[in-house]
Amino acid sequence: MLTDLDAEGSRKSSIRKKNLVAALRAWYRRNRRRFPWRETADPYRIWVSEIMLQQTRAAAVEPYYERFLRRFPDLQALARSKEAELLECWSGLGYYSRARNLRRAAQQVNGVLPKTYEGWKALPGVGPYTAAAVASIAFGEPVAVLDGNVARVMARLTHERGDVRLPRVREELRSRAQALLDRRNPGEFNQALMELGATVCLPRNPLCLLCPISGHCEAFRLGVQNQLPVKLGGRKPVREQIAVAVVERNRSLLVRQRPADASLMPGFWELPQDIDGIALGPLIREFRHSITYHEYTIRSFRATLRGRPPAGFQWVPWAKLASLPLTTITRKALSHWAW
DNA sequence: GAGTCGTGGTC
DNA sequence: TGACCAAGACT
Repeated sequence: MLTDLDAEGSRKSSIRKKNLVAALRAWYRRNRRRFPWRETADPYRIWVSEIMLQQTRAAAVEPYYERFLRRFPDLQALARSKEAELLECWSGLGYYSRARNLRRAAQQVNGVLPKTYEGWKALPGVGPYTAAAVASIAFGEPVAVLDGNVARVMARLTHERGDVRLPRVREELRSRAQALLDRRNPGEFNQALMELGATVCLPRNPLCLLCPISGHCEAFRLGVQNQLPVKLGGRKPVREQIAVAVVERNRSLLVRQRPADASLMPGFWELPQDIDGIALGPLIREFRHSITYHEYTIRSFRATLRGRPPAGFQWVPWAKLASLPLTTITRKALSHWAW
């Protein structure tokens, strides 16, 4: 008796899953946005796109992706690259350890990219999300991804009230996505769920009337879609003041390269900040720049140098600056400079 | 587990 | 406008 009930419940649940998957797939095929990384089956290109897309919007990635692939069209080109050349290409995209890990991985694989989740997961810069994304999209491995989009969709779909920042809750959501996964089209299923999160199941004011699976959504049924997902704990921003010096001599500017072991933007070039021996002149302008939870107010000054450049600093001609990886603060400071 | 890493879009 | 947050990973 109990067995019959279980079997009956299981059968209905299976039908519901098929309906959901079919509706999601049909919606995705009709409504997906066109991106260059969706027009290729090349694992190298898919890998590069997934690294760039980490914590970065697709619209921001697109121009970088095209430029990156022109400069490093295949695994060999990337493995041969100079780190400075790579950083210059990545400059402005953020999270620069991604670029260094990408290059390290390219050198480490010895010409052959992995084909499985476990293989990908072993590479530097490739965590659970990226390993699942590449393995499913490029190789058809039936493994569900869990990114911010999928976490939000699954939390609403299953009315999950736990804090989605907690690893335990995230693993539960990933497990539910895995149970739902279309094993015949895992890559497409994963992308469909992410696309739904990115364009319909929005963080605030989700467009439930346009959602192909709202009929399966517990949060929608209960009318609590705006209360989910639960995210606790936020940092309060820290405000800081920075003065940068624009020291010009013979059509060159005084800059330094940040140390290779700096935790923040190693290898990037920047203007001097509060250095002995540099006399600040008139204020050029003031602007703001945020790095994670730091909110900087930056004042740029015309300045003059007494004697030789301080340790680490050198004169670089304007014409050469453009081909160096500059910190964004430096780019912003110089963007209003008379070149 | 908590902190850290960039930048730009969105409301 | 300020808070949120995006196809996360690493320490």
